[in-house]
Amino acid sequence: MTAHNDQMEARLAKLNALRGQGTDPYPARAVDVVPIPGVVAGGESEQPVRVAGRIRSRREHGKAVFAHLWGQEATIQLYFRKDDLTEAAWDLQGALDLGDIVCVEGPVFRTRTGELTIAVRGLTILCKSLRPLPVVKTDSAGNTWDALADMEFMYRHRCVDLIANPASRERFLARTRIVSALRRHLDGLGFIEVETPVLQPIYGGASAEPFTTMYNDLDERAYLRIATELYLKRLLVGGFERVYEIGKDFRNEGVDRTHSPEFTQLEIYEAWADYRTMMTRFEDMVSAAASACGIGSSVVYRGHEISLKTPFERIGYLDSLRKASGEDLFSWAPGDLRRLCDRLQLAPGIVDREVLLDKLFDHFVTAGLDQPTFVIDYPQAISPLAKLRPGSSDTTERFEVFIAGLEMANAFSEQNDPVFQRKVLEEQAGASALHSGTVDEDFLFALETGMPMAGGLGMGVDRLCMILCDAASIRDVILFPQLRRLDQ
RNA sequence: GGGCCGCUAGCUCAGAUGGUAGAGCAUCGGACUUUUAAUCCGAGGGUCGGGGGUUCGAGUCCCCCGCGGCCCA
Repeated sequence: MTAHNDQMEARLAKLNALRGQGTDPYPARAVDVVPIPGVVAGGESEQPVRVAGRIRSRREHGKAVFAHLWGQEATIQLYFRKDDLTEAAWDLQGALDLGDIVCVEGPVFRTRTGELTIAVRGLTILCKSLRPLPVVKTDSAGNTWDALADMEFMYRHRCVDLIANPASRERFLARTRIVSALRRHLDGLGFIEVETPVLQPIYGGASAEPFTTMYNDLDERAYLRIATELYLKRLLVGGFERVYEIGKDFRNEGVDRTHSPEFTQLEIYEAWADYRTMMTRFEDMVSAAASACGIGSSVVYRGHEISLKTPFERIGYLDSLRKASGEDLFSWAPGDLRRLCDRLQLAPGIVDREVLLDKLFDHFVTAGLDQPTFVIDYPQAISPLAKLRPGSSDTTERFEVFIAGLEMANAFSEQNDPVFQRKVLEEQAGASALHSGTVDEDFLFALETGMPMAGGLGMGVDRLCMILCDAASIRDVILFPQLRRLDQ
């Protein structure tokens, strides 16, 4: 390989020198090491310990050298003393670069300044690092210097971000805790976790533009799923009464602070339940996820304190729209709605009354929903898979829940009337480019077989992580966010 | 899609009014056997995001493009 700069050149030269001396810079055999946190907890020890990790700092003092070794989520200081090492080990030590991965062995003592330190007697290189790492320095008062600040670099080289930014590392560990907590919570309620197809011949379960791909062997077009809904409901028919799936959905739409084309959604379906059950499920899942992050009854998100005390507030879709807009928009003619949207520069090109109303709803109501709020009873026209409210012909048992202005979840009492569902899906297939234009006959087959009454809920896992981790952008809670490629 | 901001050494950043690039850390060489933002002496390192233009001369001014951020849609 070719060096891109003087630092890589120096490292390559050291790598070649190691090989020249017969030292393998990338050995294969496992090393028998103990975790660094245990060493730190164990204190001073005459008995030598053996640990492995990455060299993060180095201070040369002539015939003594100090370094910090980072591994297993902890750091310990190393002390290399010429008199304590073989000539070969001392030379190897001298050729170490920041970022190299090594195994060291020696007794544990405290330095004059009280820092627990391994007095290195044996040293093995486990992996030579060829790229210079950002060198972040921190003093005893906690001030840091030269912290990696280039967002693009962090997104494109997450491995370096995770090494250099403890905050980033913490955020992703928190995400893992959140997802685990959601699983644990649902498992505890007797839900079973399942997996449904990512590649689908007909996409459905939401209104969104899909990614399209090709199944070569079948010579058929395929779509990446936009939701798991229609498959999970088949499982309700099949007799699994509490099911959930955590997985990636794909929507071929705009990318912004709160939208990623590839995002993680949790969907749960529960027989014998309805949308009110789902409100409780949602509240409890948020509480479980929060407490897994050490968060109690409130969290600060972007400077706003958000109360997580349950029950969350509930407001009616139509009422809140009326209140926020000061108009009874629901009685307006489509043309008037279109003109209002023009004035507000909203939803260009759209003429469909219900979609316009929904855009106006986003504009007038959603943005203001700072505290967790269930918006309930959505119009049937924008809720094709939800059940009508008893006694209503045009509103459904559906809610969306918002926190800090972000849509966090969408849920309903699931439509299980196969005749009604067929009618709605057929109308929709004919009317909108956002739907596949094909009715999912196998889904209707399932409904015709008979699906128990059920509540269902879809939750944006990335967004929940944003709130609980105080992340400004969805990219900050996705390890490898989608970015434009740089070459070509 | 629109507006604003950013892109200079491996990292973090300076570079008024145009005069062929600087600092700290990192790197390389030297000194130093309990340091910790180690210290001290010395050195190297840049297609200033890319391409055009204006100019005797462009990191700097103008235009186009790329990538990213923030805000709006």
